[in-house]
Amino acid sequence: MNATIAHLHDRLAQALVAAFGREWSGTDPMLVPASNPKFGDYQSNVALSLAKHLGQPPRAVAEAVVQHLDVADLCEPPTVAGPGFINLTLKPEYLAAQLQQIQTDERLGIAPVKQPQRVIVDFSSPNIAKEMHVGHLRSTIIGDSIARVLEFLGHDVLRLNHVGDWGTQFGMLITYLREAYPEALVTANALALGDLTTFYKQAKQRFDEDEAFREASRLEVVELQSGNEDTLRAWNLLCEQSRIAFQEIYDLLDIRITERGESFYNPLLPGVVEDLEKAGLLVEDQGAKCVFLEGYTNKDGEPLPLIVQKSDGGYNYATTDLAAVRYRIQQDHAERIIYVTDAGQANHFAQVWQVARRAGWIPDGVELVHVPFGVVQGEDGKKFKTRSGDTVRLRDLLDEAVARARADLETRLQDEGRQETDEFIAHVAQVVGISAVKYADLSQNRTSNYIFSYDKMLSLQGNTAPYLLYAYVRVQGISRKGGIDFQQLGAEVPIQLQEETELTLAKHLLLFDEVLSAVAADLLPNRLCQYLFELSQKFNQFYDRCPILQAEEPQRTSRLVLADLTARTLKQGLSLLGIAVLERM
RNA sequence: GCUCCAGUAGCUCAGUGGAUAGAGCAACCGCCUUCUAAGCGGUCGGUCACAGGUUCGAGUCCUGUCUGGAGCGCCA
Repeated sequence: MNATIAHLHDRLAQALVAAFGREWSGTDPMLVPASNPKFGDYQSNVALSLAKHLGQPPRAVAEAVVQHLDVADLCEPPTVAGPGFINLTLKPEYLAAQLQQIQTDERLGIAPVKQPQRVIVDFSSPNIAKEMHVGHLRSTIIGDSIARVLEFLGHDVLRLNHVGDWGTQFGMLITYLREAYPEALVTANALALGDLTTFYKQAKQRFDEDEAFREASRLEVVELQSGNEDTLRAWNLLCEQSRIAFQEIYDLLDIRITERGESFYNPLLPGVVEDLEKAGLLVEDQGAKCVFLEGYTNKDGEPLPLIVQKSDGGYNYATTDLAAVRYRIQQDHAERIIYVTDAGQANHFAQVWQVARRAGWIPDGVELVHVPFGVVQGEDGKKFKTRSGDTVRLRDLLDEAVARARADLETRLQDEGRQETDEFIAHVAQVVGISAVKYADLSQNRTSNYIFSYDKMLSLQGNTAPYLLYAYVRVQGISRKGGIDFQQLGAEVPIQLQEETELTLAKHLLLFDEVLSAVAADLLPNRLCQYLFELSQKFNQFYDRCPILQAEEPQRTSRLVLADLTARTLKQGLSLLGIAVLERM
C-alpha cells in the first residue's frame, strides 16, 4: 500500500493548505498505520502537533482538516476521535480493486525501485581451515536474506564472502600440514583433511607446545607474504579443502555467495599505508605504523591508534578492511556496503571507517552500514557450547534439525495412518528442519543476543517456519481437492470482501510492499517474518470461518483468489528469507 | 577506566513520539460427520530495570544510575 499511503499523504497535505493557508504547505501530515484496527486503517496525528502553533484546540484543527479532506474515492468518511486523531478506513471496493491489480501481477504489485543501487552485502565470512560453526549461522542467513530482499527490489547486489584466508595463523597451519601430511604437497589430490576442526586443534597444540614449531611457523608466514611457491601451494591446498566443506553447508542452506577473501586485498595493502602517509594521517609509534583515532582512548585515557602496519612489517585485519572498503567503492562502484557481522565488531568498523573517511575514500552518497547481531548463547545465558565444551559445528546443528523434523513427521504419519514414500519424508524433513533453523534466527530482532535452544528452534508450534509452511500447504490442499488451477481463475473475477476475516486478510495482503520497503531500509528481516506470521494467522482465521470450495459463486471464486494471493505472498516472502515451500507436509 | 549493545508478561521475543503496551511458548478451558486439528476460539499473566528531563503526548528521544553482554596496540 505504498501507493495508497502516498495518495493519502498528498490529500492530507492539500487539506492542510486548504484549511489553514499556504504557509502550511510542506507540513508533515503525520500519517501512520492506525494503532488499533478498531480505529480504522490509517490515522493522521497532525492536528495534535499543530494545535499549539495554530492556537486552536486539537479537535477543532482535526475537524477543519477533515472538512477540506477529499478521500471519498479511497476511504469511508474520515472521523475525528479522541484528543484529535483523524481516522481513515479504506473502502472494501477500493481494497478489492487493489487486490485485482496484484492478482494478475507475477510480482504481486511490488514494483522494482526506480533508482537501483549498487549494493555489496558482506556476510558469512568463515575462516579457512576452520569448520563453520554456530557463530557463522547468523551472518550467513541474515546476510542472505538481506541480499535476497534487495535483489528482489531491483538493486544490483554483489554478495561477498570475505573469508579469513590470510594472516599469521597460516604459518602454523602450513607448518603442521608439512609435518603431518608431507605427501600432500608432492602428490595431486592426496589431501583429504576431513575434519578440519581436528586439524586446526592439532596444529594449535603443536604451536603451543613446541618452540621450534613456533619458529618454523613464523618463517612460514614470511614465505607466504613473499609469495614462496611451495608455501603458496600448501596454502592453496588448505583453501581448497575448506571450500569443499563450506560449499556443502551453502548447498544445504541454499546460499549463493562469491568468495573474495582477505588474500585478495593483499597486493593492495602497501598502497593503503602509502596513501595514509600521503594524507598525513600516519604516525609511527613503538615501531608500528598507526593512525590515531578521534574519540577513542585506551585504558590510560590516551588516544587509541588503529595499527595499519605492525612493527614486524606485517599487516593486520584493519589494513585489509581499509583496502576492502576502498576497493569496493573505487573498483566495484558500490553505493551501499553492508557488513553483516557480530555486534562485537562495531568498534572495529567505526574505527576503520573513521580512518577511511579522514583519508577521503568515502564519497558523499556512499553508505557504509554495519548490520550487527547478538552473540549466540546457550540456555544458561553463557556462550553456546556443546556438552563437552566444544563449539557446535554448523553441519551437526543442521543435521540434528533435519533428524528431529523427520522423527516428528514419522510420528505424525503413524498417528494419522498415512503412507508416504521415503522421498517425500526425506524432502519434507529437510525443508522443515532447515527452515526451522533459519526462521528461528531471522524472526528475532538481530541486535539482541540469540538464545539457542534446539527444542524451541525445532518446535513445530507457534511462530515458526512450519506454521507458515502449513498455511501454504492448506491452500495447495484446496487446489488439489477442488481441482482448481489458480492460474486459470481469470482477471475479471469480482472480489467480495464481506466477512470480517476476508477484509482483514485482504488488508494484510496489501501491506506486503510496505514491509519490503521497511526491510530494505532498516535491514531487519524479523519484520518480514512478523508480517508472514500475521499473514498466516489471518489466513487460518479466514480458513476457519469461511468455506471456500463449498461456497456459492461468485463468493467461491473470490475466496479462491484470496487463498491464492495468500499462498503466493507466503511463497514470495519465504523465498526472501531463503525458505522453500512444500505442496504437502 | 573507556566505548558499543541490551534490559518489556513465568520463558522466548515484537513494538514506526500517539489512543487501553502486543505475539508465541508454558498453564488451564472449549471446538474435528465438513477444504490436513502442524489449526481455530477463550482464560490467566505488566512498576516497559531505576531516577530525572524534553514534549500537548515517552516503552520509544536526552541525562544519570543499576544489571547483563561484547570489545578496548601490533589475532581476525
